[in-house]
Amino acid sequence: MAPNKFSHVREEFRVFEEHLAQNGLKHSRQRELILKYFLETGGHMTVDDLYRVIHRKHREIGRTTIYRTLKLLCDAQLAESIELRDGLTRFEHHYKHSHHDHMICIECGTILEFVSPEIENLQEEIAEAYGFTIDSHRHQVFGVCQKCSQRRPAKKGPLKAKPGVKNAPPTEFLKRRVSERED
Amino acid sequence: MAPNKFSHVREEFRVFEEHLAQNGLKHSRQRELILKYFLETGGHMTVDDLYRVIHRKHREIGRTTIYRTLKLLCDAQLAESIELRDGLTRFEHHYKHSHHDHMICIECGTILEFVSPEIENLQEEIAEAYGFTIDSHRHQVFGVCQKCSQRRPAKKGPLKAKPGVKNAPPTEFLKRRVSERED
DNA sequence: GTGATGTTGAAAACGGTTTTCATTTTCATT
DNA sequence: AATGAAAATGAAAACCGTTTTCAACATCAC
Repeated sequence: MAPNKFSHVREEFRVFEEHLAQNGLKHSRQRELILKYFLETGGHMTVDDLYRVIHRKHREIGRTTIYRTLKLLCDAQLAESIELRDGLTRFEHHYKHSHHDHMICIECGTILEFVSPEIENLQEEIAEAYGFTIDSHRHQVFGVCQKCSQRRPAKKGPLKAKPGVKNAPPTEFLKRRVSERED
Repeated sequence: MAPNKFSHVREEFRVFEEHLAQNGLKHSRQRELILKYFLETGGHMTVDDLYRVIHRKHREIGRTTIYRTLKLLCDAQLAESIELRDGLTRFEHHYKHSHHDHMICIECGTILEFVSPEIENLQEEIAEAYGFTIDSHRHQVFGVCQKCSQRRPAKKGPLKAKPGVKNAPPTEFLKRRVSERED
C-alpha cells in the first residue's frame, strides 16, 4: 500500500530509473516530480510552462532544475525538444511516440502533429539524389487552424467558406491535437 | 563616368531605393554598403559573417546598423531570414529567388537548397484535410553531405559506398550549393 | 553513520539580438 | 549654401531564454 519512490505504474519511471542507474546518476525528489508533471501535462510544454505548473505546489523547485531534468529526460529518450519560431524550446513526450512533424496555428498557438510517409519518402529520394545521408529533419507548417479561420472571416477578399472542409474529420495524417499555452 | 550614389547596375539597388522612398526612409552610406556586401557574398550569411567582412574595410560601421539594415532588406523583400539549429539568423538573397527548403550538413555546415513541388502538394493536402490554411513553412533536413561522407568512411558498420550515388549529378531538386562559414 | 560523489537553486554569465540615447546625417525647404 | 525637422548611427545597456558557477545539501554504497 505504502508506495515506494518509483512504484508508479507508468513505464516511463522505469525507463528513467534505468537511465539514472546506467549513468551513475542519482534519484531525487525533484527529478521524480518533474517527470511526473511532465507526463501529466499535454506535451509541447516550455520550461516556463512547466515551471509555473510545478511552482504552484512546490515552491522550492527552481527553474534550473527543470532545465536540467528536461535535458536528462531527452537523454533518456523520454522527451524530445522542438523549437518553433518563438525562440522557446518545447518538450514533447517521446517514449513510444513515433516521429511526426508539426502544423502551428499562428493565431492561437495550437500545435497539430502530422505524419506523411509520402513526404518522408520524397525527402529521402531528394537526399539520395545528392548523396546526402539524412540524420534528422524538421518540417513545420505555419498557418491558421480551422477554429481560428472560422472565428475570423479569413484573409483577403470575400472568401466563401470552402464547403467540405469545414468539418473535415481528423484524417490519418493527424495523430492528435495538443497544447495551447495556459497562463 | 563619375558614378553617383545608386548608379549600380543591379536592380536590387533600385528596389531598395524605392522601398526607402515609399516608407519615408533615408539613404545612407552605410545602407548602401551593407546592401552591396550582402549581394556580393554568397548568401546564408549571419550578421557576424557580414560584420567581419565589412568591418575589415569599414571600421566605422557597427553591428547594430547591420542588424537594422538586414531587417530593412527583409522588409524590402530583398532578403529573407532563416534559422537553422545553431541559434543564428542567416540571410538569404530573396530578390527574384523562388521558394526553397534546406539540407544542412552537420559536419561541414554546407547548406543545400532544394525544391519539391510534390512535397508542397502533399503538405497542402494534409493542411486542407484539417481545414488548416498554410501561411508559410520550413522544411529542414539535417545530415551528412556527399563530400563529408566520402571523407569519413560513414556511420556504423561496414557501409559499402552505394554505387550510383557517389557522383550523382545535381538534379532538378537542387538549385545550387551555397555558403560555408568563412573565417 | 560516514564519506565520496551527485544534485540543487540562486545568482551570475552567456550569446544573439534589440533598445536606448546622445550625436550625426540626410534632405526638403529656404 | 544654410536651416531645421526627421531619420540614422553606433556604443553601451537592456533583453531574454538558457547555461554555468558555486556553496550548501541530498543520495547511496560502504
